[in-house]
Amino acid sequence: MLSTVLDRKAEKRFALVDCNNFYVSCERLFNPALMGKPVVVLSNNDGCVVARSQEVKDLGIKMGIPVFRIYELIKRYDVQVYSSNYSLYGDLSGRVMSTLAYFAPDVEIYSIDEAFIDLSGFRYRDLTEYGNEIRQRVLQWVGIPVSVGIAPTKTLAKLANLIAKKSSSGVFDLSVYPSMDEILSQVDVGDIWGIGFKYATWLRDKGINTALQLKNADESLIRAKMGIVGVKLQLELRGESCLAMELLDNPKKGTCVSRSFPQSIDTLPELKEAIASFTHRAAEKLRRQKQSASVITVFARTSPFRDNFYSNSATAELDLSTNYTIELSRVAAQLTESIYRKGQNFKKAGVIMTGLVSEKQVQGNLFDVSNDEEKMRSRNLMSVMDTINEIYGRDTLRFASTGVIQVWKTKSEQRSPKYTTCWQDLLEVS
DNA sequence: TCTGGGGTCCTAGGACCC
DNA sequence: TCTGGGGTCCTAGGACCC
Repeated sequence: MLSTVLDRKAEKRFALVDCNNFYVSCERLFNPALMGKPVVVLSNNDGCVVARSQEVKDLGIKMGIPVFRIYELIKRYDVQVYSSNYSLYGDLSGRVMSTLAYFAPDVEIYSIDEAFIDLSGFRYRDLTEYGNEIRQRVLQWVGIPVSVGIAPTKTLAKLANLIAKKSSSGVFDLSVYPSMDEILSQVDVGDIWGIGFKYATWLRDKGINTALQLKNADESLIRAKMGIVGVKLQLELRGESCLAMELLDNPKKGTCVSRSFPQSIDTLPELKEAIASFTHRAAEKLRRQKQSASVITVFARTSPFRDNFYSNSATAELDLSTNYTIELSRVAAQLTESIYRKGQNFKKAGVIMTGLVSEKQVQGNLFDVSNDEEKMRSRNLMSVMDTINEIYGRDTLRFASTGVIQVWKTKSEQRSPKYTTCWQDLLEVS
């Protein structure tokens, strides 16, 4: 009896497949000369380091550091610098994910470069071997190196992946390792999935420095500070699976488009232009997701790294939810006027759509005066715009309100070609 | 003097993730 | 001089209701 209970507890097996230095690996795939060289990929506006090759990690360059702080190192070690090329990364991500689908029916795409695979049904196989197959197949079919961590819970699989990354084989199955506690005692508490800077600081303050110490820590202490999330985390560390696979593509609860400006903006027309453009992008996203928004928030702020930080936002509720660009833009323009302050140097702004409902469920409003024919015409206009922009490239067709000057436009000076998603950028072999 | 109690809903803010 | 963007979940506390 007891053994069957234990059996059931040990039933689950999760693999976390994580692409190694994903953005850097994407750049290297189309430019093999980058192999073995230090490479970084930068965030929007070429602001911060968001991906690093191993050589760069070895130089001690941290994730998220502003690039201007490491110019010296870049020069000295001839670090290759790239702007983000999201269309390339997104396309390659899709190829990795579809390759993973060959290995198990249940794959949860967790982020652009990570997926959980439910291997519970395969647990009597040698999963280390299976992990190796996964690794080799992705490398062969897509050209991206991945690491595979395997364990009885998602949290432990994340942890196993950290170890896999450091190992030469790139695969680590924690569930067959003789002493899990020994491993946990070597993992810093801040490296656990779900423990960020704030919690890590607090935990260390309480003398909890390792994953093993967190696993064995007083539950009421953890609950008081971290709530139910902390309790589940402890259980997961103990091998009891609390976080299930999320397989349904849940509809989004909010959609946000925001940008930092390369130079700050201080006039109302410029701010309106920027926000108009973000609103257009957000409306496009909503239509792609087949959703409509009923609440719209506009925000703008100055640089948090300067004195006299100023930040403001305004929200409006729509009578009738919509994903029609012109309606959303009209509201966004009014909101922008209400948050603008003369004399402020705005460095970032954005628009957030919430109260999202499925396009089909949009409730009619008694006071809605537009007739069906009008609605049909708006819908057709949007769908024509979306199609043209999809075929001929973003912003082929756009509204005049998004501006002609576009001083706010994102900087991206080191972008590699869109090798896989744009005909003009196809790699040429001669 | 002494001023209910419990439920629900909503929102803002705080934490986290990649 | 130069510091990303887009999400999720949970909780506490206030409003409101009977």
